[in-house]
Amino acid sequence: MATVRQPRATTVAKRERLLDATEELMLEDGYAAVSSRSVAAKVGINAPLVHYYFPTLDDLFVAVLRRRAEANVARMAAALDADEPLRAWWAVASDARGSALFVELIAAANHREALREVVGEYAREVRAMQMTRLAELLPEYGLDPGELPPALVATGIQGLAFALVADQVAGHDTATDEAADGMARLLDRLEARRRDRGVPVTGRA
Amino acid sequence: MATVRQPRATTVAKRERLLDATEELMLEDGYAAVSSRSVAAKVGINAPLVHYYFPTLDDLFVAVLRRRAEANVARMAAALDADEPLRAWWAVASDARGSALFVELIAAANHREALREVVGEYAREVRAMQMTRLAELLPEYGLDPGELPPALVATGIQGLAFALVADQVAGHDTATDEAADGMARLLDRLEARRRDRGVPVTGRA
DNA sequence: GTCTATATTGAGATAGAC
DNA sequence: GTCTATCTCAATATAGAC
Repeated sequence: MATVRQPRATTVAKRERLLDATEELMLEDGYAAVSSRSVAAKVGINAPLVHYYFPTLDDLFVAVLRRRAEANVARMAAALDADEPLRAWWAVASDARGSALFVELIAAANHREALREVVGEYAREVRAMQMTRLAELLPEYGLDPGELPPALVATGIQGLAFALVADQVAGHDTATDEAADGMARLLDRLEARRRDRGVPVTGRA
Repeated sequence: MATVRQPRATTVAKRERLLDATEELMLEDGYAAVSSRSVAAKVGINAPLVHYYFPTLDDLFVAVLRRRAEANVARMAAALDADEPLRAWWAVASDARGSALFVELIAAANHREALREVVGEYAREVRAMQMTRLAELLPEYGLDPGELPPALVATGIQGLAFALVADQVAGHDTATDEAADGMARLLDRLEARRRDRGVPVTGRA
């Protein structure tokens, strides 16, 4: 009887489209370019409707962050359990779109308190996960945790990926190819060393 | 005769004060918090007067960037020529105030073309300087440039410093002490190794 | 759910008096 | 050089019709 609409499904889909549009705006023009108007224009609706889905801009930013961060936590967990953990970790960390977006979110968090708390929350979660696993992994790679503490390695990988991606997307032409190639070959050597040391290829030690 | 004012001196001093205020605003609340009004309020003048010194906000941001970047180029050049080049480089790179400011400027450059060009200009200059010197330095530290290309090392140091400082200033509590201590000890070992290999302490090889 | 209309606030920038 | 006054524009957010 009568045409029964399914508002729930529509709503969820539109929320996702709004989050997609927000991400694109942040990547193209920076977080400051995100406004109810600009987001609305990108998905073809009116500005006030954005406030129906996300009452305040903070809510919108937090939703973008949570969606990205949760996907990232899952990808990082999988990477740390992969056959070649360091190479997999690097692939996750050096994802251009993800890194660029986190840079924007971190910058945005500078003056949006709601965002800052959530960023810190996820930063701690990911870092703890990485450090726990690194404590096991470093000896497998023939590295001494006394010389290269897990926190240093974890921060270094993250930072290197950020710096590399930032230069790449900005087109700064600061020998990013040489750096990227160098990292790829370094990972080749490390993963080979781990294999040679007898770590089973199909699972964790 | 009569009271001859020295407008030039006053002007220069006020320009500096405006740049100082802009930096503080960027560090406290992010680059988006910079407006002619907010800057004016911080130095105790009226908003339109800011436009007298810097016709557009782009001019103001570019001036902030140039002042910082030029100081940074000079500091980096001195560090690369210091007795312990890597340690000195790390000190420059991990300067909290400078790094946090560059993060903001890079984010701001995302949607201010004038800024983006100048950022790229300085990024290339600093990176070229670092890589030239690193090609000489790596062997002195007992590192193989074939295994660790200069571009990778340079990007790594920069990125590590950024990630560390970003977490520190945001208070994310991601084991930053462990990472910082680890880096300090790593530098101890590297500088000791370079000394042991007979590199004169009071000058370059 | 989606719209129009609008209240409110603050931005960048300029004109022109002093 | 520094101010007041103001133009113009766009932002967040809400009210309320449909």
